[in-house]
Amino acid sequence: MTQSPESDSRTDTLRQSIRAAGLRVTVPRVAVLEALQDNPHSSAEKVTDKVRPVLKGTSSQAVYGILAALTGAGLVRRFDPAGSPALFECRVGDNHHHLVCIRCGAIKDVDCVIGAAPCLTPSDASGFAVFAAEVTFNGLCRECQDFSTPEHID
Amino acid sequence: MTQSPESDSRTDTLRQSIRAAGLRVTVPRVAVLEALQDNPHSSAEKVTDKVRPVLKGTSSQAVYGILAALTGAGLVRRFDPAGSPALFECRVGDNHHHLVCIRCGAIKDVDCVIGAAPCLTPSDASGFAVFAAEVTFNGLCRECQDFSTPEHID
DNA sequence: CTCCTTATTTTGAGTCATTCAAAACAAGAC
DNA sequence: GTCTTGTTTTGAATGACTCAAAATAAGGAG
Repeated sequence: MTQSPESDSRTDTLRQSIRAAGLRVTVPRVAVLEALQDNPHSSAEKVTDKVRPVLKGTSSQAVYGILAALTGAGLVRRFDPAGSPALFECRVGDNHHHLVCIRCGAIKDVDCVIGAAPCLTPSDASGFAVFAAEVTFNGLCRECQDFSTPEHID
Repeated sequence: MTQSPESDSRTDTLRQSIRAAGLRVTVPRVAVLEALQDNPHSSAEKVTDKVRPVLKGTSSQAVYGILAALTGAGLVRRFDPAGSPALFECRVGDNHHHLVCIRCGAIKDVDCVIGAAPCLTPSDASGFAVFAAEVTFNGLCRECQDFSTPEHID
Protein backbone atom coordinates (compact mmCIF):
# COMPACT_ATOMS: atom_id res chain seq x y z
CA MET A 1 0.00 0.00 0.00
CA THR A 2 1.03 3.64 -0.43
CA GLN A 3 1.92 5.83 2.48
CA SER A 4 -0.93 7.39 4.41
CA PRO A 5 -1.50 11.10 3.75
CA GLU A 6 -0.38 11.74 7.33
CA SER A 7 3.18 10.76 6.58
CA ASP A 8 3.87 12.60 3.39
CA SER A 9 7.10 14.49 3.14
CA ARG A 10 5.71 17.96 3.70
CA THR A 11 3.96 16.88 6.86
CA ASP A 12 7.13 15.22 8.11
CA THR A 13 9.20 18.32 7.46
CA LEU A 14 6.65 20.41 9.29
CA ARG A 15 6.59 18.05 12.26
CA GLN A 16 10.35 18.20 12.44
CA SER A 17 10.47 21.98 12.42
CA ILE A 18 7.83 22.21 15.13
CA ARG A 19 9.81 19.77 17.23
CA ALA A 20 13.07 21.59 16.50
CA ALA A 21 11.47 24.77 17.80
CA GLY A 22 10.91 23.06 21.13
CA LEU A 23 7.18 22.67 20.72
CA ARG A 24 5.10 19.53 20.90
CA VAL A 25 3.94 18.24 17.57
CA THR A 26 0.15 18.21 17.44
CA VAL A 27 -2.30 17.60 14.67
CA PRO A 28 -3.79 21.11 14.79
CA ARG A 29 -0.35 22.72 14.70
CA VAL A 30 0.65 20.81 11.60
CA ALA A 31 -2.69 21.64 10.02
CA VAL A 32 -2.25 25.35 10.72
CA LEU A 33 1.24 25.33 9.23
CA GLU A 34 0.00 23.55 6.12
CA ALA A 35 -2.91 25.96 5.77
CA LEU A 36 -0.45 28.82 6.04
CA GLN A 37 1.88 27.37 3.43
CA ASP A 38 -1.03 27.05 1.04
CA ASN A 39 -2.49 30.45 1.92
CA PRO A 40 0.15 33.00 2.82
CA HIS A 41 -1.06 36.24 4.46
CA SER A 42 -4.03 34.62 6.13
CA SER A 43 -5.90 36.00 9.10
CA ALA A 44 -6.61 33.80 12.10
CA GLU A 45 -10.17 33.46 10.85
CA LYS A 46 -9.07 32.38 7.39
CA VAL A 47 -6.70 29.83 8.86
CA THR A 48 -9.55 28.47 10.96
CA ASP A 49 -11.73 28.16 7.87
CA LYS A 50 -9.00 26.26 6.03
CA VAL A 51 -8.29 23.96 8.93
CA ARG A 52 -11.91 23.14 9.84
CA PRO A 53 -12.64 20.84 6.88
CA VAL A 54 -9.64 18.72 7.87
CA LEU A 55 -9.99 18.93 11.60
CA LYS A 56 -13.61 19.09 12.58
CA GLY A 57 -13.69 20.48 16.09
CA THR A 58 -10.95 23.08 15.87
CA SER A 59 -11.88 26.16 17.82
CA SER A 60 -10.83 29.60 16.72
CA GLN A 61 -9.28 30.12 20.15
CA ALA A 62 -7.03 27.17 19.49
CA VAL A 63 -5.97 28.71 16.21
CA TYR A 64 -5.11 31.97 17.98
CA GLY A 65 -3.08 30.02 20.51
CA ILE A 66 -1.31 27.97 17.86
CA LEU A 67 -0.53 31.04 15.80
CA ALA A 68 0.87 32.77 18.88
CA ALA A 69 3.00 29.73 19.75
CA LEU A 70 4.32 29.37 16.21
CA THR A 71 5.02 33.07 15.95
CA GLY A 72 6.84 33.02 19.28
CA ALA A 73 8.89 30.05 18.10
CA GLY A 74 9.86 31.88 14.93
CA LEU A 75 8.12 29.44 12.59
CA VAL A 76 5.54 31.98 11.53
CA ARG A 77 5.69 35.70 10.99
CA ARG A 78 2.86 38.00 11.96
CA PHE A 79 2.15 41.42 10.62
CA ASP A 80 -0.62 43.91 11.20
CA PRO A 81 -1.71 45.95 8.20
CA ALA A 82 -3.66 49.05 9.20
CA GLY A 83 -7.38 48.42 9.35
CA SER A 84 -7.07 44.67 8.93
CA PRO A 85 -6.86 41.77 11.35
CA ALA A 86 -3.38 40.39 11.91
CA LEU A 87 -2.02 38.29 9.05
CA PHE A 88 0.34 35.34 9.23
CA GLU A 89 2.81 33.74 6.86
CA CYS A 90 5.38 30.97 6.89
CA ARG A 91 8.06 32.93 5.12
CA VAL A 92 10.32 33.92 7.99
CA GLY A 93 13.84 35.09 8.57
CA ASP A 94 14.36 36.77 5.25
CA ASN A 95 13.25 40.24 6.31
CA HIS A 96 10.97 40.74 3.36
CA HIS A 97 8.43 43.52 3.11
CA HIS A 98 4.82 43.89 2.00
CA LEU A 99 2.92 45.59 -0.74
CA VAL A 100 -0.66 46.25 0.39
CA CYS A 101 -3.51 47.26 -1.88
CA ILE A 102 -5.44 49.90 0.02
CA ARG A 103 -8.54 49.13 -1.97
CA CYS A 104 -8.95 45.37 -2.02
CA GLY A 105 -6.45 44.36 0.65
CA ALA A 106 -4.35 42.20 -1.66
CA ILE A 107 -0.89 41.56 -0.30
CA LYS A 108 2.32 40.78 -2.14
CA ASP A 109 5.71 40.00 -0.70
CA VAL A 110 8.65 42.08 -1.85
CA ASP A 111 12.20 41.07 -1.24
CA CYS A 112 14.25 43.38 0.86
CA VAL A 113 16.63 45.33 -1.33
CA ILE A 114 19.02 46.05 1.45
CA GLY A 115 19.61 42.73 3.16
CA ALA A 116 19.41 41.47 6.71
CA ALA A 117 17.26 42.91 9.48
CA PRO A 118 17.07 45.75 10.28
CA CYS A 119 17.39 46.48 6.60
CA LEU A 120 17.27 50.19 7.29
CA THR A 121 18.80 52.34 9.96
CA PRO A 122 16.90 55.37 11.20
CA SER A 123 18.60 58.70 10.71
CA ASP A 124 18.48 59.32 14.45
CA ALA A 125 17.70 56.34 16.66
CA SER A 126 17.41 58.57 19.76
CA GLY A 127 18.88 55.92 22.00
CA PHE A 128 16.62 53.18 20.71
CA ALA A 129 18.18 49.77 20.07
CA VAL A 130 16.58 48.92 16.75
CA PHE A 131 16.04 45.25 15.92
CA ALA A 132 13.92 45.36 12.81
CA ALA A 133 12.41 47.71 10.30
CA GLU A 134 8.92 46.89 9.13
CA VAL A 135 8.26 48.30 5.73
CA THR A 136 4.80 48.39 4.21
CA PHE A 137 4.16 49.82 0.79
CA ASN A 138 0.65 51.16 0.30
CA GLY A 139 -0.75 51.33 -3.16
CA LEU A 140 -3.23 49.92 -5.62
CA CYS A 141 -2.85 46.51 -7.15
CA ARG A 142 -3.09 46.21 -10.91
CA GLU A 143 -6.71 45.05 -10.82
CA CYS A 144 -7.78 47.94 -8.60
CA GLN A 145 -6.10 50.40 -10.94
CA ASP A 146 -7.77 48.91 -13.98
CA PHE A 147 -11.31 48.28 -12.80
CA SER A 148 -13.79 50.43 -10.97
CA THR A 149 -15.30 47.46 -9.18
CA PRO A 150 -13.07 45.12 -7.23
CA GLU A 151 -14.45 41.93 -8.78
CA HIS A 152 -11.22 40.14 -8.09
CA ILE A 153 -11.63 40.29 -4.33
CA ASP A 154 -12.14 36.88 -2.83
CA MET B 1 -9.62 93.55 28.38
CA THR B 2 -7.38 90.76 27.10
CA GLN B 3 -8.49 88.35 24.45
CA SER B 4 -10.58 85.41 25.50
CA PRO B 5 -8.75 82.04 25.50
CA GLU B 6 -11.00 80.99 22.64
CA SER B 7 -9.43 83.45 20.25
CA ASP B 8 -5.75 82.91 20.89
CA SER B 9 -3.52 82.56 17.90
CA ARG B 10 -3.12 78.80 17.99
CA THR B 11 -6.85 78.29 18.07
CA ASP B 12 -7.30 80.71 15.19
CA THR B 13 -4.70 78.92 13.10
CA LEU B 14 -6.37 75.61 13.82
CA ARG B 15 -9.80 76.96 12.89
CA GLN B 16 -8.41 78.23 9.64
CA SER B 17 -6.81 74.95 8.70
CA ILE B 18 -10.01 73.05 9.47
CA ARG B 19 -11.93 75.48 7.30
CA ALA B 20 -9.32 75.31 4.56
CA ALA B 21 -9.73 71.55 4.51
CA GLY B 22 -13.40 72.02 3.64
CA LEU B 23 -14.71 71.00 7.05
CA ARG B 24 -16.93 72.96 9.40
CA VAL B 25 -15.17 74.47 12.33
CA THR B 26 -16.58 73.06 15.54
CA VAL B 27 -15.50 73.33 19.15
CA PRO B 28 -14.78 69.59 19.52
CA ARG B 29 -12.71 69.51 16.35
CA VAL B 30 -10.52 72.36 17.50
CA ALA B 31 -10.19 70.70 20.91
CA VAL B 32 -9.11 67.41 19.34
CA LEU B 33 -6.51 69.14 17.21
CA GLU B 34 -5.13 71.01 20.23
CA ALA B 35 -5.03 67.83 22.28
CA LEU B 36 -3.14 66.17 19.45
CA GLN B 37 -0.63 69.00 19.17
CA ASP B 38 0.06 68.73 22.87
CA ASN B 39 0.12 64.93 22.85
CA PRO B 40 1.44 63.46 19.64
CA HIS B 41 0.90 59.71 19.07
CA SER B 42 -2.32 59.59 21.06
CA SER B 43 -4.96 56.91 20.80
CA ALA B 44 -8.60 57.85 20.35
CA GLU B 45 -9.11 57.10 24.02
CA LYS B 46 -6.26 59.33 25.12
CA VAL B 47 -7.56 62.15 22.97
CA THR B 48 -10.96 61.73 24.57
CA ASP B 49 -9.39 61.94 28.02
CA LYS B 50 -7.53 65.11 27.11
CA VAL B 51 -10.58 66.72 25.57
CA ARG B 52 -13.09 65.85 28.29
CA PRO B 53 -11.86 68.33 30.94
CA VAL B 54 -12.33 71.14 28.43
CA LEU B 55 -15.48 69.89 26.77
CA LYS B 56 -17.67 68.09 29.24
CA GLY B 57 -20.05 66.00 27.18
CA THR B 58 -17.74 64.81 24.44
CA SER B 59 -18.50 61.23 23.54
CA SER B 60 -15.79 58.85 22.46
CA GLN B 61 -17.81 58.15 19.34
CA ALA B 62 -17.55 61.82 18.45
CA VAL B 63 -13.79 61.64 18.89
CA TYR B 64 -13.63 58.65 16.54
CA GLY B 65 -15.70 60.57 14.02
CA ILE B 66 -13.61 63.70 14.35
CA LEU B 67 -10.37 61.80 14.06
CA ALA B 68 -11.67 60.06 10.95
CA ALA B 69 -12.75 63.36 9.42
CA LEU B 70 -9.45 65.07 10.20
CA THR B 71 -7.48 62.11 8.91
CA GLY B 72 -9.52 62.05 5.73
CA ALA B 73 -8.91 65.77 5.28
CA GLY B 74 -5.19 65.30 5.68
CA LEU B 75 -4.91 67.36 8.86
CA VAL B 76 -4.05 64.36 10.96
CA ARG B 77 -2.05 61.25 10.28
CA ARG B 78 -3.05 57.88 11.60
CA PHE B 79 -0.86 54.88 12.09
CA ASP B 80 -1.46 51.45 13.55
CA PRO B 81 1.39 49.94 15.51
CA ALA B 82 1.03 46.18 15.91
CA GLY B 83 -0.81 45.26 19.08
CA SER B 84 -1.83 48.81 19.90
CA PRO B 85 -4.90 50.88 19.17
CA ALA B 86 -4.53 53.33 16.29
CA LEU B 87 -2.47 56.41 17.08
CA PHE B 88 -2.87 59.91 15.69
CA GLU B 89 -0.56 62.88 15.21
CA CYS B 90 -0.67 66.34 13.68
CA ARG B 91 2.65 66.07 11.90
CA VAL B 92 1.55 65.38 8.34
CA GLY B 93 2.93 65.60 4.87
CA ASP B 94 6.57 65.12 5.76
CA ASN B 95 6.67 61.36 5.31
CA HIS B 96 8.38 60.75 8.61
CA HIS B 97 8.68 57.33 10.22
CA HIS B 98 8.33 55.86 13.67
CA LEU B 99 10.52 54.24 16.24
CA VAL B 100 8.43 51.96 18.46
CA CYS B 101 9.58 50.50 21.75
CA ILE B 102 8.31 46.93 21.78
CA ARG B 103 8.44 46.87 25.56
CA CYS B 104 6.81 50.09 26.80
CA GLY B 105 5.19 51.31 23.60
CA ALA B 106 7.06 54.60 23.52
CA ILE B 107 7.06 56.23 20.11
CA LYS B 108 9.51 58.62 18.55
CA ASP B 109 9.35 60.30 15.20
CA VAL B 110 12.29 59.88 12.86
CA ASP B 111 12.79 62.05 9.85
CA CYS B 112 12.79 60.28 6.55
CA VAL B 113 16.34 59.96 5.27
CA ILE B 114 15.30 59.63 1.70
CA GLY B 115 12.81 62.39 1.08
CA ALA B 116 9.30 62.63 -0.26
CA ALA B 117 6.71 59.82 -0.23
CA PRO B 118 7.10 57.05 -1.11
CA CYS B 119 10.56 57.42 0.32
CA LEU B 120 11.39 53.90 -0.83
CA THR B 121 10.62 51.99 -3.96
CA PRO B 122 10.05 48.27 -3.76
CA SER B 123 12.44 46.12 -5.72
CA ASP B 124 9.52 44.67 -7.65
CA ALA B 125 6.21 46.50 -7.43
CA SER B 126 4.41 43.65 -9.29
CA GLY B 127 2.08 46.07 -10.98
CA PHE B 128 1.16 47.92 -7.81
CA ALA B 129 0.98 51.71 -7.96
CA VAL B 130 2.78 52.59 -4.76
CA PHE B 131 1.82 55.83 -3.00
CA ALA B 132 3.59 55.61 0.30
CA ALA B 133 6.02 53.52 2.27
CA GLU B 134 5.25 53.12 5.94
CA VAL B 135 8.37 52.40 7.89
CA THR B 136 8.29 51.32 11.50
CA PHE B 137 11.45 50.61 13.44
CA ASN B 138 10.97 48.16 16.28
CA GLY B 139 13.37 48.26 19.18
CA LEU B 140 13.87 49.14 22.81
CA CYS B 141 13.92 52.70 24.04
CA ARG B 142 16.83 53.77 26.21
CA GLU B 143 14.87 53.35 29.46
CA CYS B 144 13.77 49.85 28.55
CA GLN B 145 17.34 48.89 27.75
CA ASP B 146 18.62 50.29 31.03
CA PHE B 147 16.00 49.18 33.52
CA SER B 148 14.37 45.87 34.15
CA THR B 149 11.10 47.46 35.19
CA PRO B 150 9.44 49.93 32.91
CA GLU B 151 8.89 52.61 35.56
CA HIS B 152 8.90 55.31 32.95
CA ILE B 153 5.68 54.14 31.35
CA ASP B 154 2.88 56.63 31.77
C1' DC C 1 3.10 -0.97 25.78
C1' DT C 2 1.24 1.74 29.85
C1' DC C 3 1.53 5.34 33.08
C1' DC C 4 2.50 9.99 34.30
C1' DT C 5 3.59 14.73 33.90
C1' DT C 6 2.92 18.71 31.58
C1' DA C 7 1.93 21.11 27.36
C1' DT C 8 -2.02 21.93 24.47
C1' DT C 9 -6.80 22.37 23.12
C1' DT C 10 -11.68 22.89 24.21
C1' DT C 11 -15.38 25.28 26.21
C1' DG C 12 -17.46 29.23 27.69
C1' DA C 13 -17.29 33.88 28.81
C1' DG C 14 -15.37 38.55 28.63
C1' DT C 15 -12.79 42.71 26.97
C1' DC C 16 -11.21 46.32 24.07
C1' DA C 17 -11.27 49.16 19.96
C1' DT C 18 -14.15 50.54 16.79
C1' DT C 19 -18.41 51.11 13.96
C1' DC C 20 -23.42 51.71 12.88
C1' DA C 21 -27.89 54.16 12.98
C1' DA C 22 -31.24 57.40 14.32
C1' DA C 23 -32.31 61.48 16.69
C1' DA C 24 -30.80 66.00 18.49
C1' DC C 25 -28.04 69.82 17.44
C1' DA C 26 -25.20 73.63 15.50
C1' DA C 27 -22.32 76.00 11.46
C1' DG C 28 -22.58 79.08 8.26
C1' DA C 29 -24.79 80.49 3.66
C1' DC C 30 -28.65 83.38 2.55
C1' DG D 1 -32.93 85.26 11.92
C1' DT D 2 -33.93 81.15 9.26
C1' DC D 3 -32.94 77.15 6.85
C1' DT D 4 -30.10 73.47 5.05
C1' DT D 5 -26.85 70.24 5.77
C1' DG D 6 -22.92 68.64 8.15
C1' DT D 7 -21.82 67.16 13.14
C1' DT D 8 -22.36 65.28 17.52
C1' DT D 9 -25.01 62.66 20.89
C1' DT D 10 -27.13 58.60 22.38
C1' DG D 11 -27.67 53.90 22.45
C1' DA D 12 -26.51 49.60 20.69
C1' DA D 13 -23.76 46.21 18.11
C1' DT D 14 -19.72 44.07 15.93
C1' DG D 15 -15.19 42.09 15.14
C1' DA D 16 -10.81 40.61 16.79
C1' DC D 17 -8.80 38.87 20.29
C1' DT D 18 -7.87 37.31 25.29
C1' DC D 19 -8.65 34.95 29.74
C1' DA D 20 -9.54 30.99 32.79
C1' DA D 21 -10.81 26.47 34.00
C1' DA D 22 -11.68 21.86 32.66
C1' DA D 23 -10.73 18.12 29.36
C1' DT D 24 -7.32 16.01 26.51
C1' DA D 25 -3.15 14.40 24.29
C1' DA D 26 2.21 14.39 23.55
C1' DG D 27 6.10 12.11 24.60
C1' DG D 28 9.50 10.62 28.21
C1' DA D 29 9.95 7.08 32.07
C1' DG D 30 9.53 2.53 33.36
